[in-house]
Amino acid sequence: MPDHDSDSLLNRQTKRRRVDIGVKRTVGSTASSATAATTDNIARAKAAIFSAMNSLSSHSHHGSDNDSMECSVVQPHGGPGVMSANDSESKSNVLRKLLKRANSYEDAMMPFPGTTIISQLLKNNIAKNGGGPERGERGDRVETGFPGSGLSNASSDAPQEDACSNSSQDSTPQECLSPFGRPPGLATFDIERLNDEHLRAKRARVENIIRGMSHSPSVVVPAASRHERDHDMDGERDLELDCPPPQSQQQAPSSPRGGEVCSSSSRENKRKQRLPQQQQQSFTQLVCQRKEQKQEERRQLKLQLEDMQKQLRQLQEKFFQIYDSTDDSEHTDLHNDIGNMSEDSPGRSDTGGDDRGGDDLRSDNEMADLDPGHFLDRARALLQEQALLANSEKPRRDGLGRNKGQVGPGSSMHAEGKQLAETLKQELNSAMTQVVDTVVKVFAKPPCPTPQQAFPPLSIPPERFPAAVNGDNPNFHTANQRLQCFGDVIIPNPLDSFASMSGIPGTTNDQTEALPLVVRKTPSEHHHQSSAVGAHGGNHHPVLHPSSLSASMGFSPPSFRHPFPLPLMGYPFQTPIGPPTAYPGKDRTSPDSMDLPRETTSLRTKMSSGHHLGHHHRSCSPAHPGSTAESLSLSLIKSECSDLQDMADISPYSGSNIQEGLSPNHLKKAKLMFFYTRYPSSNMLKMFFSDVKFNRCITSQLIKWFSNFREFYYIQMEKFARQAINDGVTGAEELSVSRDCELFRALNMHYNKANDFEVPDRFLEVAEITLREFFNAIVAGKDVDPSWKKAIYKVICKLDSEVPEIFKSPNCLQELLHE
DNA sequence: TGATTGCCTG
DNA sequence: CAGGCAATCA
Repeated sequence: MPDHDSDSLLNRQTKRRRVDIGVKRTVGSTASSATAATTDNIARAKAAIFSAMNSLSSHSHHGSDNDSMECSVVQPHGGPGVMSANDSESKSNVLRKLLKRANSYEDAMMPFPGTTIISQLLKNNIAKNGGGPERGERGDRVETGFPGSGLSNASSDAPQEDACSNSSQDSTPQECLSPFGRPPGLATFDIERLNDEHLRAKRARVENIIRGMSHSPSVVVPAASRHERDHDMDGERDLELDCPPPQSQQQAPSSPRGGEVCSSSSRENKRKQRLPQQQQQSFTQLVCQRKEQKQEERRQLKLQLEDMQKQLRQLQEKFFQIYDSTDDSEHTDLHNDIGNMSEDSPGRSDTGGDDRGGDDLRSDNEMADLDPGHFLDRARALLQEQALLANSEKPRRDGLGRNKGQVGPGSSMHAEGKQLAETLKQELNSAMTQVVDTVVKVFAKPPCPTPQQAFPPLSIPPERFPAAVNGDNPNFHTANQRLQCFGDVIIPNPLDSFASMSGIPGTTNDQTEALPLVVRKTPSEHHHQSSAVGAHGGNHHPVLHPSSLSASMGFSPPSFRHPFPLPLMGYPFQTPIGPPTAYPGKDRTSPDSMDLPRETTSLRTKMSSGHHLGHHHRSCSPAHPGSTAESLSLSLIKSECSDLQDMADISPYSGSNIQEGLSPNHLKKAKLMFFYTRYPSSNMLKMFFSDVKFNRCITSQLIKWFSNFREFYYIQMEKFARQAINDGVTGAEELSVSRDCELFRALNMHYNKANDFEVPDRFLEVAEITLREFFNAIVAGKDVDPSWKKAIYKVICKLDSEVPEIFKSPNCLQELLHE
């Protein structure tokens, strides 16, 4: 007979043994299932957004998405004109990708057909700027002298980047001057106009922020890759974090195209393999010297993103044009900005895009600080300008160009259908842009308590953003800082964070964007769940509850143009790197009242754990098909999304007292219930915790509680059974469980610590039976069988008794304990 | 595949 | 108590 004393030994033996007693599984929760079903769409959208956001936060550059995201902020004013034909094509492809991605947000969306538009725009731009020195091939692209390019062209940046990288992998930052950094004097034409100090300052700030963001993971791209045509696609170059390899991954662009100049194929393979480890390596990387190279790469990526962003902007503007065509007559002062750009190229009639680039840049920067209205105004101005140009010049072939003709309403518009299509496309683009901006804003706005912290000089190569010096935020946030920011700001006080994030007083496009989707979803939920609509208001945590949030924010749903779901809300959860410091949970005062945070906390914990560190994958990209990291991330994201969704769900219980989480009182109640039932079904739990808004999270938490209760219970039983055997007890009959016995005291201490509840006699009986079962099993030597407890569990699970109705009352604790 | 359960670990 | 994991079942 095995030694009875060694509980642990036995436990070990059974370790990992499946001890599922096979208790009937109650299919549970209608509520949960319902939620799950509804979630899919949203979950998908969320996942997409998450990935997009992650791309910003994480350094991994996978898909073009990242590029675009970053670009939105960084983008200097680049005009597409700088781009070469090849570039334009690649960019159009990139845009396509982006659009597809955007489509993912809305299922209905079709793949963006408008590549032609983009390409045309690009061509136009090229035509305009064609004369510019910068124009040459990638290699040539060094914008030797295009004055305007310095400020306005994102594409121009890329060349610079390349040059820099080529010159020195060390990343001699200084060598590469960012467009902004260039001496104003160089830019003869545009710069003057563009030089609006205000704008510059803002831009610098944004750039700083971005730099800081990008910096943390420290990714540098070797210049070489830059030359590839694909640079657009490459955008994503992996962040190869590993320093060791001498090659340090030239970062051949991960893009499937493999346009890399260097022998890319082998590298790509390597990269793919490495991807999973990127996060971990990222830390190591900090130590590595290669970091610099990566930074460069990153910069390059940024440039690419910028280009794409510009294009998106252009499309957006087009949309505005169409949208506002009737109002074109009115000009805005903003016109000047556009005008600057426009002058660059004579032929740019429709190219407004070029200008756009500049505007866009500003808009990006401004968007962080300014209101959307400004953007619209500019768009209008641009339209006007274009109209003027159109008059002077012959109409453009470009489909887009026609649109601009809008000056006279309907003059250029050949087909309304076309317009509609265009509009839709642009809408899509704008939506994407908005999302990007929103994300950027989130990062950009330093809600963090310690804005002062500056990045280590090393981490921040000044090269690219010399202007940053002027920036408001010379300080960058480290990843951790960002996390803290989120934790502090967003979760605890979402409203505040939002407000802080958007410097925009009146119109908060960004914020609004996020909400609509959520809002949308809620209604559907409402349908499902009878009329709980009104209920949710009171108890929901502001952060998670879209409706309340929007209401508090003062947003009007109709105003939202973009259906995208709460990027902001999701954001904090997915902050990549850090742990989780994120959620200090500081503000939680009363557990009961603030239940939701509990969920949040748990979610955060999940996020923070292990694999998450990094970036999440982007579902779109085929480039990294099966990396483990991605898989993990995906599953995690998925699960997180589900959780978020669940949280967003409206409670089926219309009661005003419904809570979003489980409180200590609920735990106490559950413990008391354990005296009656050891194996409650999920449905039972729902009935007895009707004051809780059930979702998968809550359900599993409750189940887990009971699982833990059982665990403790059985451990005690086994322990005492073995003790009895050691004490010389020979027969189970000798064993009994009374209120005075040690076993009961132990159990009571655990489940009824305050001893303010009278344990039902039935529980004593069950405990006695259980003890005897253990005793007999051990005596019989059954405990050698790893699953020997299973039989006992089966017996015990049948001994559940009915839980008194009083436990169904939310106030049962008071009622029970006061008696 | 999702739900449930138990075991292990922190 | 919660998270992770594995086993099992429907």
